[in-house]
Amino acid sequence: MALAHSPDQNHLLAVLPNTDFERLSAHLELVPMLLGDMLYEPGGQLQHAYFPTSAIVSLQYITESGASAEIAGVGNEGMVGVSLFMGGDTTTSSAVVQTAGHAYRLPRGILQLEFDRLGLMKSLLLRYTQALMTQMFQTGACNRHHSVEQQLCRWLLATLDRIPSGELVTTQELIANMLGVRREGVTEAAGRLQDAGFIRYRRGHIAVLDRAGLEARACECYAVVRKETSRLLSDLRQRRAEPTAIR
Amino acid sequence: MALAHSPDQNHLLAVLPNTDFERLSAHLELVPMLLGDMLYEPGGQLQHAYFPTSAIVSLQYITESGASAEIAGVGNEGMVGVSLFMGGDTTTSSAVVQTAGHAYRLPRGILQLEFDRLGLMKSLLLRYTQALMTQMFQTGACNRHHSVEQQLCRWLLATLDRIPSGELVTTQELIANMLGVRREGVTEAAGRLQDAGFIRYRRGHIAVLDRAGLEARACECYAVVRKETSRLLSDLRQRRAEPTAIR
DNA sequence: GCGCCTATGTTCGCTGGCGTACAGACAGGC
DNA sequence: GCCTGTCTGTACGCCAGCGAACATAGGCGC
Repeated sequence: MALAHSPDQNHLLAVLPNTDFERLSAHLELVPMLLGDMLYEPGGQLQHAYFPTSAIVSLQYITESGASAEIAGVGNEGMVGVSLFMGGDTTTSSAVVQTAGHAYRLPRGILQLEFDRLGLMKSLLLRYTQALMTQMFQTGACNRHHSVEQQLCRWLLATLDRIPSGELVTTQELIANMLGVRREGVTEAAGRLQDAGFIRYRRGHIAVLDRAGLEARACECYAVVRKETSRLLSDLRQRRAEPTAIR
Repeated sequence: MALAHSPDQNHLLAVLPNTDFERLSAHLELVPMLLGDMLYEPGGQLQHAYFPTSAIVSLQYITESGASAEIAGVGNEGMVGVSLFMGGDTTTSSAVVQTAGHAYRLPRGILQLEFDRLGLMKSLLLRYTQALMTQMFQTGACNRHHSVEQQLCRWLLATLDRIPSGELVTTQELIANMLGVRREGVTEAAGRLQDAGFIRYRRGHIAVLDRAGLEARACECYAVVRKETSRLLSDLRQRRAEPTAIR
């Protein structure tokens, strides 16, 4: 990608007022995120908060028997490491890079100072946390009631929202890990979606051809999370990025 | 129950320093919570935060097709209405009284003022919120991977932790709604647990005879949530209740 | 250009939980 | 003390998803 990196590529950082942003910017460090990188594991002390720009991070739980399940994802709309300001410092979950890319990271102490400052950053982070809770809530219900195909559609759409192109780079095996289902189940569901003309895939690449088609087959969960996230964060959005917005 | 009601019966209220507590106490109102009462529904504006003493509230999601699933529960260890201070004001979920009892409620504005005061209340509420997130996270994974019987054990244990006696008053039908499974599935699992001598039940009453037995059959999820909740809140616990603690 | 590794396709039997249906049995109200 | 409504027990067929096993094929490294 020829585009220059910028913290503005992360929605949370993009809406900070200039004064707040300038205070932070010296501490922001651009880091590459490789597929499979583990940002933290259960009980581990987080040292940084991560604000993804092009990377996507999966918050997942691994059961004692080794089965995994993604309960929430974080892309350029959010941040990884809410427990740093919630007071717990660690969590029982893991954070794994699901789509390679970049993120800006901020040392733990700086984030905590900024949170206690009571500026926009605090309300922004709290609202984002509520959006994250909505996502977790919805995933829980989705895991109980919806089919693999519905969940695959939900997952594809959510991932698509976090990347610039219409093509995701991932294998069916990895998707199966995220959803916590068998790889074969993903193969079958993906095959049906391809037959329907909604997606096209080849070894590790999935191109979305018909977004509306996927939305029609997805369960409500995708729309609920998207709508709620937008409600929680939209009135804060674009303050800095579009200072002269007309409407 | 002959015991007098007291805000101290709620763990969060019990640990507030006297000065903080006294400021709030005039605004605390004891309210009865009847089985099935809905404290809020998706999108509705919350007017109060609820601190249960003997009641238990279920945070659940109802799918478009009408299926329900409890994603987290709130008893005397916590509060209902975190979205009031998270900034969203409402949520996409419902809160329903699962076990009748009492709670103290606090008007929305008072809670928000107190939260912004930066006292212990703020860190307490944030830590509790993280505990709630842990619960949601774990329920999501549990819904994906564990059997009805394991989940029933988890649910019984979690409920037991929130009531004084060893007997819960609920029907299998209601439990099925909480877990998001069929009533028959609960009947079968409960029958096995009774055969094993862990519980005994009759029309709407379940007595737990062997807690350790249930723990052995439950999935790890119960222990994970319990341990993490205790980690997040224990060092704050008992500040007021045991002002002269020795160690 | 060849070969190997890894991703995907397909099958088979199995089982947990679902939807439906109905029978018994307990408990509270009158 | 009876009756009725609710709660619980049981049975049936069905299907989504699981676990295991193996076949095929695409793409990268050399």
